[in-house]
Amino acid sequence: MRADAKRNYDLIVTAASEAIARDGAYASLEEIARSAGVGSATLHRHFPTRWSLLQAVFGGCVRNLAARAGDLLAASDALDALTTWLHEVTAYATTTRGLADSLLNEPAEESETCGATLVAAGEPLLRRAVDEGSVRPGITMADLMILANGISLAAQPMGAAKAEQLLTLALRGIGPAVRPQP
Amino acid sequence: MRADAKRNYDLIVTAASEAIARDGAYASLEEIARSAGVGSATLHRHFPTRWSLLQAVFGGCVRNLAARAGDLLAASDALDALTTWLHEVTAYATTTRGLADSLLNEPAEESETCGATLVAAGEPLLRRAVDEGSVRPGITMADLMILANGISLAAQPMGAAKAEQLLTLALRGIGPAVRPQP
DNA sequence: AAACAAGTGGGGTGTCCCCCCACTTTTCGT
DNA sequence: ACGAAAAGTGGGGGGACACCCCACTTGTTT
Repeated sequence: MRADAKRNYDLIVTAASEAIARDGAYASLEEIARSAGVGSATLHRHFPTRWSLLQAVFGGCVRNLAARAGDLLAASDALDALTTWLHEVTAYATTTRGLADSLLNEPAEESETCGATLVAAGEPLLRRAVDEGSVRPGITMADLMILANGISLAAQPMGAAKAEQLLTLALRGIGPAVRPQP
Repeated sequence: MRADAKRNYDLIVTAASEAIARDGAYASLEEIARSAGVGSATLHRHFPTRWSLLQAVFGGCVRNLAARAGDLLAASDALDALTTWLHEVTAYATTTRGLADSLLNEPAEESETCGATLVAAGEPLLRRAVDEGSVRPGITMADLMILANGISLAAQPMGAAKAEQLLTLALRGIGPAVRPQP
């Protein structure tokens, strides 16, 4: 890639980060180009679709979360590691404007999407918890991601605290407290 | 209201129902006006915001669901009645294009919103299940609605079956099957 | 039947996404 | 070091949209 192309690429991603943090995933692409100091055609050449731009903006966050999943594999309690990670994902998706929309609406056909990365990163955590017997088998990480995502999206207006509470609720179920078994 | 005003109002709602069923909650307002045979200004005068139109379109469905909640109050098993109703709401919101978006994005400040109607309708079902002891106290119907809504929204691309499965998961929790207690 | 209020739609403005095309900048072989 | 090919750029136009103003039409009322 040519030097100036990379320079513009970075300028666009930086400007997009700010605009999306302010206006959400549907921030105006023209305004992003304007504040990056490039023509709208340039933005459109680097990022043919809105989601390719969102992917570039959120790629870093997603990689961080994936790495965090790797770290948590070393924790002693598998169930706790899984729920901790899901809470972190939910908190991030709720707090970071546009992330939840981005994860939900990205075209499902492509591989290398943010959602697929997160699912792949969380899979070992889930498998470990299932092996341990603390999570019922038959549950897939894709299911849990959709759940966490949906909660993030629906609870976004209420703030991260509500999202976390709802995630806790969904992971526990609505039934009465179960007495710890011998 | 004048006779022709009501006539146009109905024409617009009918056209909007079709357009939204086809294109989702963000269907073009101009095209709705065009296919209703009225000017865009007329549409905009009857429905100042997109959500006021969505409310008119989905008001019937919402009232049906609310009535269904009333019927289920007569069921013998309170927990079953609650979960059945939540499943019906989820199925409806997942199947009917635009409903989930509409419920989620409607301005929270107004009363008489579709979401508020559903919450109010479900409240007795929840209270009965809590009194019965089959649902842990501290859970509000608003929480459950957000949950059901989020699931509908996030699972929409995968279809109603996936949404129902995820709702079951969320109501049960992820833990291993609990042996029926004496 | 006539006057008044309520309702209507065409057209204008500003914004947005997307694309084409003439021009500029970087890179690389000599 | 230099000039040509290749890669990149941005201005501007087309099409669609939401929203609003205003002269005109239509229904209602006494």
